Amino acid sequence: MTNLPKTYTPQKIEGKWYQFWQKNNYFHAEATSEKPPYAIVIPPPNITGGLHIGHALDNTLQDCLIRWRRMQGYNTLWMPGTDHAGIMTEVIMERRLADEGTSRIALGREKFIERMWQWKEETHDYIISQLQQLGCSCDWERERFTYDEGFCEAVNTAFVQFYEQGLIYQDTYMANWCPECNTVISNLEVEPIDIDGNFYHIRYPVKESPIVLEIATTRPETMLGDTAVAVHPDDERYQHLIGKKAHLPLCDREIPIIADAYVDREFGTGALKVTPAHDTNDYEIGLRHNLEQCAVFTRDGYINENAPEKYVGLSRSDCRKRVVEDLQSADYLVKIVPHRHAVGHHDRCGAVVEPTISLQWFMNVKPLAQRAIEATQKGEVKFIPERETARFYHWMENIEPWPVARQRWWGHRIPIWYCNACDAITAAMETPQQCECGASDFRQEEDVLDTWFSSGLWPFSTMGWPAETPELKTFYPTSVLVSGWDILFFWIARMIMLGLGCMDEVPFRTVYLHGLVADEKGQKMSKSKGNSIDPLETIAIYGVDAFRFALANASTPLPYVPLPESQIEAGRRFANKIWNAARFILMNLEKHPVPAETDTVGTHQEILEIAWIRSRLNYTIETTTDALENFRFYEAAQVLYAFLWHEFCDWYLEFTKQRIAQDEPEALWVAADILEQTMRLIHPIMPFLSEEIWQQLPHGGRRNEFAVDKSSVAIASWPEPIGENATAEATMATLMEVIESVRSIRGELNVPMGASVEVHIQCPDAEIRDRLETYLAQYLPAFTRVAGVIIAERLQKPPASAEAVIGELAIYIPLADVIDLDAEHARLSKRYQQAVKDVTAAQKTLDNPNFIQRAPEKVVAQKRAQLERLLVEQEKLARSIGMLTQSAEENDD
RNA sequence: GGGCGGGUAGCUCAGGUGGCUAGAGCGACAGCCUUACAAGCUGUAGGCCACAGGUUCAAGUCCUGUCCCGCCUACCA
Repeated sequence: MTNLPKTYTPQKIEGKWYQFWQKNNYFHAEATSEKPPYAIVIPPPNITGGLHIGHALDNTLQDCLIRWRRMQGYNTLWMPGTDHAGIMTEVIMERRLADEGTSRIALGREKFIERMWQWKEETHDYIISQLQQLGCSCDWERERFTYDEGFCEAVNTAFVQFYEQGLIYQDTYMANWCPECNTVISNLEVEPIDIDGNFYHIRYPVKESPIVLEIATTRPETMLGDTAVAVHPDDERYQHLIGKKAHLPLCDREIPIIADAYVDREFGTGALKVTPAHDTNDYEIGLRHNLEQCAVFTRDGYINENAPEKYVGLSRSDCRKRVVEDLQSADYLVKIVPHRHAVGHHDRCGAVVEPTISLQWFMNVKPLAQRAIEATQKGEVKFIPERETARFYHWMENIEPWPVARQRWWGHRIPIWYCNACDAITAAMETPQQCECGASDFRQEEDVLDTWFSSGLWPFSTMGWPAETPELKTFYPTSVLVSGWDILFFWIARMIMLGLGCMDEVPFRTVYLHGLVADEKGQKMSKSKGNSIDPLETIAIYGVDAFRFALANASTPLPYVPLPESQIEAGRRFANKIWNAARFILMNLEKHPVPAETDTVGTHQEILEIAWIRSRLNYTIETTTDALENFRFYEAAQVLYAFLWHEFCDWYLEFTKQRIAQDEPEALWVAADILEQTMRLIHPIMPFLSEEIWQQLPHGGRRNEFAVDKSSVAIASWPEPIGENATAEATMATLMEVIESVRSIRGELNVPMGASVEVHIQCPDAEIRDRLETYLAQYLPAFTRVAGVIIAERLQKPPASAEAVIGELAIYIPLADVIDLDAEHARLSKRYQQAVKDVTAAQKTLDNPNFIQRAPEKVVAQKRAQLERLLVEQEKLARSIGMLTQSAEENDD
């Protein structure tokens, strides 16, 4: 007896098959091969912790593509790895150190980095095991880390190259500064959050004049660093004040009143306080007017000595309170008006970002952005969904210099060397030997590079760049990049630019951007919101395949894809359904084994259900392939679900039961064949279950034309279309309709199971009758629990019978004792009303001469046939209702 | 302020280039332990496809406008 348990228990098989695949090296890609290449580089997960639901989706979809292409015969490379995630990792580590009562500074750079490496090992191992539990068929021999030795070389090479090209330069400029992390960050890392703040209206007295200027600000504490007041040059209210000086309250300083067109006359009071050291726009104004830059904050966000003594040492928020109090008591404060406005926060630590002037390393990405735009316009890169292309262009066209340095420790130290004697700057892979000035004493730049700089090299650095490797030759540019749309700018755009800069070629041909996983309320799942699903927990409960199926099924092209628990539950039920279908087939195969040398492929086409299920399988093969080709994973999932459950299980296997009972096991052998092919189709989505079943299905006992390799479904060939059979599909559709009508009557009229009833079928069309006769006689009793079937060209409707109409077919079920005439009347009336509605609609279309004239012939013919059928049905129903009413009246008599 | 996406059954969503009687899953209701599966089987109910115009023989689908919801982006202090 087959030792298959009644319910599917995924935990028992998942580990086993992953080990099997790895042992057989199925996931390894050869650097050179005759097969066409297909490559994906994984978006390397940050080593900041475990994988979340978004990773599960991202990697499931990648694995679907990779497994599918592998079966199609491509030399598939899925390049795995992890990312050192500079600031993020440091933020988390610093919190941890704080819990231990120590800090980054206390440890010192070297010790701190040591701790980071330790932690990296732990989280790395956890992440890899998660990916493996998810079933990811990565080429693990090639795994990389964005901070490993090879990467350091790649990063240094790229940096030096861009420096020499003049694209990377040092400059003093205002950039976003995180006072919490003590580093500069790029504007992408600034998250604007709406805050309920205030407008503080403050009086600035004009020197040697009775006039008092009123300015409005949301950040009163910055007034300590004001170096001007600006008005619009054409503003009549203030024109006469331009060139005069204003008294800066609380500071005992005088600042000039200047004219600058930036000022919006309509906004606030039309007078703007200017703080060039702490506001990006003020900084620009300051440059235009040669204003002093008076910084009043320290790098970590406290008031410094440039402010009046009483404020020194206060935090920014404390200082705001003090300033407002002091303004009020000195009668400088006019009013406070509530004002909601966006405040920039660091996306990694949440601190309020402070625009700060500092000496920084920048990369001028404009030229590369231009090349990226051109490459995209030429079709060298394609974005899916297409709407993302517009977002890409918009960002690329408005790109600004990229501050690439970070004042942190965990990351690639910038390969810049300062001469200790003359301060000359050298960019080099290693410490230079000698400076131009003759000295040989150097110090390396303290700053590290933005993590995105190194991950921007990912698609080629993982393949050995800067060396010219066979891997690069074979796999670059890679085939597709799969990622969430939220990192289009952070990462994908940078990869394209750096790929062009270093490889002179885009890094991938297609970018597939999936949605972000949301809960049932449409909210993005995230740990901080507490609505996220832990992949491992979910897998433990439902099994990987159910989870993967749910993810594939959820991945519609929407920007946020909901993943309610019920969908994962549905995945589990589906897995169980497949399991039991296999169980049924395998159990019966023991009694009816496939004889050696038996060919089940393409045979027995004369049997209706066999021809039909093959035709449906053909449709499934074509649709699944097309869906995967176009990144419509949800469609692949749905079509496989519908085929397996509603066509294969609900119908075909039920027919098979009858065949087996009649000792005709051929249908069973075909079932095994259909299931074998379907397991191949579903393998990219449900790798473990499909392998478990595929392994048990017969391949050796008969000729199998499709499976080139019989050792694993993971390397079996992808099914090819096997041809459709429209006649079989049409005949089967009618057969199904008859069966469903009889079932419906039984259900609606509450005919008890025990009641023995007969079915009389009138079928005037000889050809249809001929095609259906045997099958109806054979299957109707078993499918609908009726005692007997009569089929004739013409027959009388038996008295007190229920009726259904399918085109020309009439189905009568005599129910002399059990029929509820009122119920039957209601049932028929409802169908009649529907028929009238449909007839009217069809009639209206056909009455339109323009329709006949202009619509394609095929559509007109279809409409005519439809109307004809509907008219027959309508007429039959009308007659039956009439008869019913008549007999009811007779009963009354 | 600009731009994008969405509004279809109680809920979550499908419905590429207009053309079957608008579908699925979940949920609801009714009946079934039918020898693979109760994580199952059978049946039923439920939709002015947001609204208003327009194009067309034909609109859930294309165009215009309006109203909601979400997101991305922007220097209005």
